[in-house]
Amino acid sequence: MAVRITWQDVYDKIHKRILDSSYAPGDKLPRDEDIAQELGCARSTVQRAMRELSEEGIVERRRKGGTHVRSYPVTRATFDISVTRHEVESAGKVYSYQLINREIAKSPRNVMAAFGLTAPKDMLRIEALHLSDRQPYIYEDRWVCTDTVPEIANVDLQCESANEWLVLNRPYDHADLRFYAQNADAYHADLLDAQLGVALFVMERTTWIGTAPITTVKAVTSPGYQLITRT
Amino acid sequence: MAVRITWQDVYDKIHKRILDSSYAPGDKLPRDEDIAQELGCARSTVQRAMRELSEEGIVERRRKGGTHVRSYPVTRATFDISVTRHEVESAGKVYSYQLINREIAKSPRNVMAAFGLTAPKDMLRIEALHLSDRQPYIYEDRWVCTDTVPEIANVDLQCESANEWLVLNRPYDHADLRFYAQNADAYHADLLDAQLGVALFVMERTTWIGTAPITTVKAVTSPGYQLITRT
DNA sequence: CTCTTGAATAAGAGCGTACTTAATATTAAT
DNA sequence: ATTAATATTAAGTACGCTCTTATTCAAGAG
Repeated sequence: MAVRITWQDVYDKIHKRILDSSYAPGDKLPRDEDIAQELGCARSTVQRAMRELSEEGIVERRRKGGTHVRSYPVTRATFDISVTRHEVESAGKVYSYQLINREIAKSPRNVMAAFGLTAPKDMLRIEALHLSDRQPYIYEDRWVCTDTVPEIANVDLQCESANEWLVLNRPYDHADLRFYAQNADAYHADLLDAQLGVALFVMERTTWIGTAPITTVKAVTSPGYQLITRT
Repeated sequence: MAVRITWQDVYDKIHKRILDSSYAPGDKLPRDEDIAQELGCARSTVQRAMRELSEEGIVERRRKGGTHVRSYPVTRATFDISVTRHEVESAGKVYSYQLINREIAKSPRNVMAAFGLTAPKDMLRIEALHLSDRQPYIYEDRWVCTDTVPEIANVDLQCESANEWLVLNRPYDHADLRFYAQNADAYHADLLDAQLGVALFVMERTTWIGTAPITTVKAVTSPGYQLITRT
């Protein structure tokens, strides 16, 4: 019996037609059913392939409207941010960690903004340094909402980083991420063993569970850090 | 008749159990079939939900191994990089564009590295400035592989940016993206109307079709630029 | 000549069944 | 005891059918 057509086969065929411009940006593709008939498979198989193409931002699908090649293609990239320790270790380096500071303090304006608060609040602030092969790697300045995560008060953050504890113990609903560049001030330069004024890559992440804020962290990377994504 | 259970219902139920730690990181979930029975739907409905959870990096699935909550959860974020003009316009600003330079030149070392070439090659280099409300927004330094894209020689890049022309006319297979920070040198400072030495956020993107390189572009953003992603 | 209403359309989703595949566990053979 | 063959398991995929839903288009009402 002839080998069955898989949804990947359908994906490849349609993708190829888009790549060789048989279907150009903006063009309308045949209905799923017609493609199914042409390729000799079920409609659901075509749908599976089409969903993939759609999720990758290659085509756009609308009910009744049909399927179109995106008129302005996008590069859709996905990246994972996990525990810093893993990032270091999977690069084959030795990870270590230093707790710099831990205090209860009123949230400053930038933290309020990240959480969308209107009034300052007492929160737990944790400053820590992640090292890769004994070299400074990432300095993290974290604020944890103790209303939402009271248990963190009892955690020994000398041995377990807040990063790791939160990831394991506080699942979140949604997150806000932002990336930008910042000049090293005296404080960062000292901690990261970098020159004053050097450009540093910064990642900010704020997480919530429902509407309750969990934590916001500003991760300042050491000079030369690159965030890399392959598609 | 009772409303049918949708795959989103299943998704929500399982997701909620993960969020409230009924299933903690590392835990094994029941088989799809058992979940289907419990919730009163077909296995395929559970599978649809599970695939979503899996694609979002919340659970991991292995044949025979079953489904587990990721032992180290990740923040999986997706972002689209499209035509700079759209980015500006969808922020409600006026877009404009200036061609700074266009030349045929031997590819320098960093471009060779991006493409994985061992010997320099003649390529088309295009320098251009994207403006938002008449203010410098992104400076792009682009190298186009004329072996792969000979037609670009005949394009009038004064009116149409290479960015846009390539996106519309040269579909690509896969791309390499990297983000980092860089201090403004005299050249960038001048073009972007920025202070010398200020930290600039840089995005590099290299695209291929099959194994044939298409283009590599270094987009240097003006001070204060942030890449934002919501999950 | 708009605006509303209703039919038509194409994608989205659900179900049940059957078969495939990768990974693990068990058993047999060395 | 170690390895190789085999069975078992749970996810992955395919199919055909039915029904739902968002959109569009066209006809009819104001």
